[in-house]
Amino acid sequence: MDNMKIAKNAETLQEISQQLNYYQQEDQVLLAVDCIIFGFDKKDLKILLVKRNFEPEKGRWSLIGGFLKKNENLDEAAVRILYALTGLDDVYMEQLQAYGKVDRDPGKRTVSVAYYALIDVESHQFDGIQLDSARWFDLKNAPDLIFDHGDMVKKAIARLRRRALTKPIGFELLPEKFTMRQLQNLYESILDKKLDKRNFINKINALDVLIKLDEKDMSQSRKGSYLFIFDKDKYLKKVEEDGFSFKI
Amino acid sequence: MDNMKIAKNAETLQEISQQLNYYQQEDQVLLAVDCIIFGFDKKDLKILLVKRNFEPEKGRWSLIGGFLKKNENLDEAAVRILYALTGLDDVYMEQLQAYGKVDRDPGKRTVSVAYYALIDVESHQFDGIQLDSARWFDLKNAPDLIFDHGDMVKKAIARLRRRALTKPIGFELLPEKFTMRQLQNLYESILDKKLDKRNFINKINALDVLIKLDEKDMSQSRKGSYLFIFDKDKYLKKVEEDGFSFKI
DNA sequence: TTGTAAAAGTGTTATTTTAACACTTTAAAT
DNA sequence: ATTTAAAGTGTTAAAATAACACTTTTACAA
Repeated sequence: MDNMKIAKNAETLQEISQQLNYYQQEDQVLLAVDCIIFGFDKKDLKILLVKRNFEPEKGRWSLIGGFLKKNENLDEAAVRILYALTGLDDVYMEQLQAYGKVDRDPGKRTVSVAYYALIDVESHQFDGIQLDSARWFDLKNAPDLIFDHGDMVKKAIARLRRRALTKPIGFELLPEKFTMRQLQNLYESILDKKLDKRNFINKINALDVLIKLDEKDMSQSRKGSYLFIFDKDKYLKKVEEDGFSFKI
Repeated sequence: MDNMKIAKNAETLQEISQQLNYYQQEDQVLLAVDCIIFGFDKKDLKILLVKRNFEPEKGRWSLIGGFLKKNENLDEAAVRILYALTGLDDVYMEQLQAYGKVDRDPGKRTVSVAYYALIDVESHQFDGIQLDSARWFDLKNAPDLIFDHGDMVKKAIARLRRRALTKPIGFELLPEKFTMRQLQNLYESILDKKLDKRNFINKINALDVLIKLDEKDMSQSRKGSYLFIFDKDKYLKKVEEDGFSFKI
């Protein structure tokens, strides 16, 4: 199969041999994909980890991971790995970067590409996590992780922080309907700082991409608080037409 | 060698076999490293490209690339590849991300990790580029590139833009001694927009990380313009002590 | 020697953005 | 009817950013 492709493009025997040489002398490596899965649960930003059940580092906590298959795109591998654990597809995922220290995995030379995913813990209530060794941890007191997974998480948090300030990805972590307070809690968790309620609401309203429902959430107060939904179509139209940009 | 590592960590035969299975069933891939090399030459931001001399896509322009070796770190591979072409080490490099579409390289399944590098074209005046098929192009009218290299360049520009606004990496593209005008030209090239001279200088001066020399550059005007150098030590001290951050 | 040309150098003001701040409303529960 | 606890709501001060124009210098030409 590979040979056929080569033959089709190469024009002389010399070229064929040159091309074969060019690629075939090279080392191959295992390519892993590791996922930082963020979830939000009312108040706190959480991360989904698994307890490793094989050596090396058996018994320690790690990110969810897997290996790239020959015939799948890198992004597809990330989706597959996330799906295998959570049963969820259609999840926001974004690549962070590759990690390629020689000895990062003492088992075998492995380069890993890290992705992060954003999940609404509540509303997806995935029928239990597929792996019984998996657990949500508060970001604040997650355990030490194997290999360079700790670095990956740190990087993922930084990226999430930046993205959430400039793109409407926060909504991926919330139920479809949410209150302003929930949205603010989310941003406070992501940014790890308190925000001023009035300033926050003014900013959000100025963006003009939420729809206020008549419905209220009565769970947090007697008065109840209005529910909103993110108007994705409106957002996309604004971006296209006005060169509008989402900034918190 | 790999087997020895396994045996040392695994405690039972079952574990050994589990671990062998775990890693060995997996596909391996070629791992390429491609470098977006930015240079700055008085007025214009440039990019270093090579004409490919083997199939597939022989004769078309591409980024400088190479393959990861089994016993080197990913970052080391990037440095090696840059050095092989330019003879330069000690160059600012930063990883962008991995590119892993199945068919991105029709020759063989290859995942590529893109890095960008910043070079002062003038002062390093590398004794001719090592590969005679290499050439600097104005960023504005660079040719179409093979595979997904165009995407990589686009991403690199975006990253450079963001970094240059928040970290003192612009100086990597300038000679050690530079004029305010050169610095402004650089930022105008990176950001692709005109800046106000007075506002720019005020901002830079407010950062207070440049040393003004007595020396003048007489090449651009009769009056001459003062040369500056970036005071890296002062910058680092400020970051550490004041939590100062570089913002243009 | 005088005038000219072309870039270098230099602060102030208006505008916009961001941050600080406190009281009223609502409705369930007692 | 009263209490309680969260929801809801605008204005002002401060800071950051953007707009703006004239003077200085010196090599070179007339």
